[in-house]
Amino acid sequence: MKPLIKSKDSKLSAASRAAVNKVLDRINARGNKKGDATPQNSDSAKLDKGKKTVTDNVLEDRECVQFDDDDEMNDSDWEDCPIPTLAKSVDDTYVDDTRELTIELDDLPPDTKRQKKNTYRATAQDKERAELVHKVHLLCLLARGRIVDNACNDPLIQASLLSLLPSYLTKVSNLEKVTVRDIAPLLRWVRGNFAVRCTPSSEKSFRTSLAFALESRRGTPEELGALAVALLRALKLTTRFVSILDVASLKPGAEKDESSGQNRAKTKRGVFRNFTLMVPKHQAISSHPNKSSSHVEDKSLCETSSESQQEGSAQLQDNKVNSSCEAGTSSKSDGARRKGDVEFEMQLAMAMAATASVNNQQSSKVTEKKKSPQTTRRSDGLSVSDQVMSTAIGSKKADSPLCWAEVYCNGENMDGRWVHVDAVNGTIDAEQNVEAAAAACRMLVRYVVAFAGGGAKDVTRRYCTKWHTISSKRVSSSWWDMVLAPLRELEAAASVIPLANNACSSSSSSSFGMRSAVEDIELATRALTEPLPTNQQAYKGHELYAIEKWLHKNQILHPKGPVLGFCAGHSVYPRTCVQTLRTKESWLRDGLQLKASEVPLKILKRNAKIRKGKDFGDGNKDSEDGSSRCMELYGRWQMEPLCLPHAVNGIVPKNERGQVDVWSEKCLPPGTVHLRFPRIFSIAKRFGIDYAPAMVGFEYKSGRATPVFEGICRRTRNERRGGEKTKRSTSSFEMVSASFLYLNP
DNA sequence: ATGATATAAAATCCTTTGAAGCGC
DNA sequence: TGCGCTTCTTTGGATTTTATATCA
Repeated sequence: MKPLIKSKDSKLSAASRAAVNKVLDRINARGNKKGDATPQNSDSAKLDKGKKTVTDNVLEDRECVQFDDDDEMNDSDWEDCPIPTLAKSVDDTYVDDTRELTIELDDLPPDTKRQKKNTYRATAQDKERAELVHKVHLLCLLARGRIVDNACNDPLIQASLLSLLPSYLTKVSNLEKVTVRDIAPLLRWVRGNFAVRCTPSSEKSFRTSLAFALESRRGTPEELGALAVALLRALKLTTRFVSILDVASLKPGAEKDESSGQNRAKTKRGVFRNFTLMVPKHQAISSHPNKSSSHVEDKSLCETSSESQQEGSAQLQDNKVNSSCEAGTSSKSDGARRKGDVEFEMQLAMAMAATASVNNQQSSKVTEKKKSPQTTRRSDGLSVSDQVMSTAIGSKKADSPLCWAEVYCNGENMDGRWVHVDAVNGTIDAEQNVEAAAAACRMLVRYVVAFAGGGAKDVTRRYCTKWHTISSKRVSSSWWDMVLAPLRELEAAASVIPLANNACSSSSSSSFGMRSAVEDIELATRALTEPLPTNQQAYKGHELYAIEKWLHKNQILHPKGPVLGFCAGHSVYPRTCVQTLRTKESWLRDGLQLKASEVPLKILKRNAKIRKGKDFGDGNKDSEDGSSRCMELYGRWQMEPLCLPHAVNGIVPKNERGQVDVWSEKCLPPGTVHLRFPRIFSIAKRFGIDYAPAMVGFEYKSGRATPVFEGICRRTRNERRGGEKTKRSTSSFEMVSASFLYLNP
């Protein structure tokens, strides 16, 4: 933004006057700074000082002024030019004189595009705030998950569920080997006896609302998920409550889209709020309470939920949805239509079309989806794809947490595995569909957490097929691991208890101890077997794969192979082949030195930094500097442990500056020690002991690097002097220095 | 709709060892 | 005269990251 100064008579607002004052301040400051030898100089400087306060007062309301970064404003925005009239105007009537001026802020500077776009870039502060919100939200959702998990363990609820369960379904608790096939009838029973109602009950605690849901046979998706978990646990199946933690974005600005979506949702609150994830059952249940899930497929097309958070709109919505099923979009009078309604209707129509097409191709698709042997085992009539697609009808962002159960089926695979059991959507062992279901709810699968025994475990890997797309949207793994560490222990311990009464309890202690580890391996394996991305940019920060195109300047492929595949003509290498090169000096800080006869792998031209006043006289010096200032980069494998000269006869080996660079303890010459006492220089000198100042780094002050010294390096007490240890002298030295410091703080 | 590319802004990295004046 | 202390100085360019626009 470049201010234009015009001597035009006009009315000035307080803000623009303040701006003018600032400008004049600046101009005058610069005029004085330039050192013009006019006799006014000193006077104007004085006046400047006085005026400054006036200006600052005027500027108190900074938000009105465009120069709020004035002090840091880059001088390069200004051209040096003599402004005699302004210089003369610097006197006591200064403020009045500014009336002669007007500041016109250029509306359309050269980069008009960006101005028009009104783009906003997040600052570091925004990012920090977003990260904090993200973390806090994560913690809250973790706590929520633990509450739900705890309620699932409630003996009363479990007992009630068992009492409702037909006796032929209870035999699963006596099975030695539990398989997916054994779980399916239970799931059918839950779906046949409980309906989704998305109005949260007015109960305060989750446990009481869960009991209420059990009593009324209707509950929110979360409650139904929890009831399913409670039932499975009551049947002594090792069961976790699993939930997608749909946290606020880690990145600032990402809320922009979400919030716009939310705003949209708000504008048509009465519409969207009436849909839910679950294919509704309550009408069918009321008429066919024991309807088998095989009918679900037939019904899924036209079934929608009639939940409503706002009382009174449920009936309206039911009518609307039902008619929508028949006639697609227009069911509402145009007079009452809002933009959001139209959007919704379009979306609904699209979803219906998609659902219909899916249903047409259903049989073929389902067979295609049977990739895993586990899927083929599913013979219970529960379908996956139609259910998942049907969620698109009610796609909405808010208040529809995806949650399900994970049951440990020891009859699956060789030693058992965790099986996805979604009572709300009526799917079982369909973990590969979670991502699509979440996408239908405009939800990203960033965190999937399994809760048990008051603990929690991150099982995102099981449900996320493209880790690289979400890894940057997750909080730093160190923080997340730290948070989860204690919860993981609880979760692992909890997985043991429910099966302790099972027939295989004899081997329980060992197998349960292994279970968590086996799952870890399973999840890690998934992490390592992610398919190659198809677009180049995905390789930019991919954890597993890399292409040479996206390597940094200081990176290299070593070894250059194996080639795992190709993407748009680029060879894909394992990320483990990417090595970061560093300069000799940089390696030195890690206590490594270059092996003999190693040549630099890369030579980067470093910008020849010309220091003011140093190189002006000699043009050649610049070019010489430029050529000599190259960064020679080496790989880790070209390095060996640092081998410094040993301290001999009490003499500390020093560098050419007579000091020791102590980047880390590894950089200390053997036989020396780093003493960090203050003022130890003079003490050592007084004792006549050989030492070297220890430089621990650089400090950047006034654009110059100045070495930072901290204490000294001197020989260790065990350093040999002519074959004799010098313990006595050293210890006495340390003692005396300590007492010296004590007496002279 | 998707991906490649260009562009721009903000953040981050890299830099890596005074000089002059004054008093004692 | 030499030493020790204080004061003054107050970068900046390259690269990376990230978001957005545009085009194919």
